[in-house]
Amino acid sequence: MVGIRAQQKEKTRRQLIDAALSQLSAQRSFSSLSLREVAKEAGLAPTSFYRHFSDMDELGLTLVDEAGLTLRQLMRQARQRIENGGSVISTSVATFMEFIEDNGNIFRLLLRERSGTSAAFRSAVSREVRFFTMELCDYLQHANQLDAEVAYLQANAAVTIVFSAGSDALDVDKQERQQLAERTIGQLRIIAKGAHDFSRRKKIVAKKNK
Amino acid sequence: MVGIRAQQKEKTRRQLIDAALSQLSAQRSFSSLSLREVAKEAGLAPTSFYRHFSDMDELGLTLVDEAGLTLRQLMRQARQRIENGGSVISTSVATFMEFIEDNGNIFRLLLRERSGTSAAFRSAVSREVRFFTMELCDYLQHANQLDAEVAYLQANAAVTIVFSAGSDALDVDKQERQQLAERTIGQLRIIAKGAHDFSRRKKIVAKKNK
DNA sequence: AATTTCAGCGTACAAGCGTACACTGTTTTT
DNA sequence: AAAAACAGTGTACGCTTGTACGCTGAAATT
Repeated sequence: MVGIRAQQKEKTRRQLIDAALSQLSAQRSFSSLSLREVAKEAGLAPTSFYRHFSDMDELGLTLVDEAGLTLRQLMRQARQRIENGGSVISTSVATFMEFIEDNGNIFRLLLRERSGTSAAFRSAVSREVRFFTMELCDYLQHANQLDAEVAYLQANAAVTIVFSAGSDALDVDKQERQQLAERTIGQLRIIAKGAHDFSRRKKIVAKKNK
Repeated sequence: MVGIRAQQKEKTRRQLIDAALSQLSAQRSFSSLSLREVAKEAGLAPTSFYRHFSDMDELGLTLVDEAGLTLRQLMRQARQRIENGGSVISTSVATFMEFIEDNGNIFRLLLRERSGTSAAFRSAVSREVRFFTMELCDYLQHANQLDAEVAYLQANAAVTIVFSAGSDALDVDKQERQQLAERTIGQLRIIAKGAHDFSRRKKIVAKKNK
């Protein structure tokens, strides 16, 4: 049984989260949002904010979690599309670009807080990115039978490249975004090629020393 | 002849710039600085700020320019060290890591404003990064005789990787920074290897079609 | 049915903000 | 020598900010 009261509280909390998200934009960062603005947008008195979060920081961390969740959904979606055929690299990039288009403000939040002033935010974001990287690393190691260390280098580099392309994509129109996607695909292929070679060479050396 | 007045004014302007820079830290972003704080740190009355900048934004753009300058000096320094012998990749990474250590706050400024809320800031930063990339691109194309397009892909990827490593390095102690540097070197080697292969293959295809 | 809990409200306050305005004293121009 | 320019000051203003405090009415507990 979920009391009618707890239910209403949850709903209001959601309103606060959505209010904050809806105020984010290219021109407005989370850190520039005031408690009062968010409360107002949610249709609440400023002081009611405290019934749900002790702080704007606490709300912010919730948003980062939410963003991480969205990111993980994205990965699942990409994997799905890959299973249904199509190049791993171009499918992943296309999926990511769609994510940027649909969730620009959430992605902005991650980008900004990654280098923001709050250590808690920074580590929350980097945790999410680490998740992302590790899943890719496992995939690469398994699917391409790469050396573990090389697989990690590749995964980390790939995620960095893709995130950076995503960041560039935020400021750009649809056509340029297409070019950006192609550039990114080219870079990921270069990295894949290089990683493959390095991994092979490493294995040969390891065999010799047996 | 530079009047004693203009001279004094320049000095005060410098004080404002330095005051702003000195207040930047891991915990403090430029956008969270107030005009009054900066003026106070510079030993000025708040309203005197306007004699030098119309806006905090104008001061901020000046800081970004300054940071770009420092970055370009860095490149020159790296080239110098490479000419005096040593691997291009590891020397560049070492130089960059030293830059991070000595100019953490300037680098933070670039990172933050790159995804910040001001379009002017964003484009100023991306201009500096583009410079950086183009110089590297020319170098790669010339030194390794790469295909122009591949050279650009490599240069862009390398800069992205190095900046991202720099960003990670900000939050980390000396020992971890060393590991980070090694990881980055490994990634740059992978990229160089892949780019070399792609470039060769492209040239062969081009020859066939003659 | 009586009592307790608690989400949300309204008022109030001190602090910090950007900046308008009138001023001063020195340097520069005339 | 007189006049103008101007870097820097101090005061004052209207706003926005976070949050302390006491209240209210409905839901939950007893």
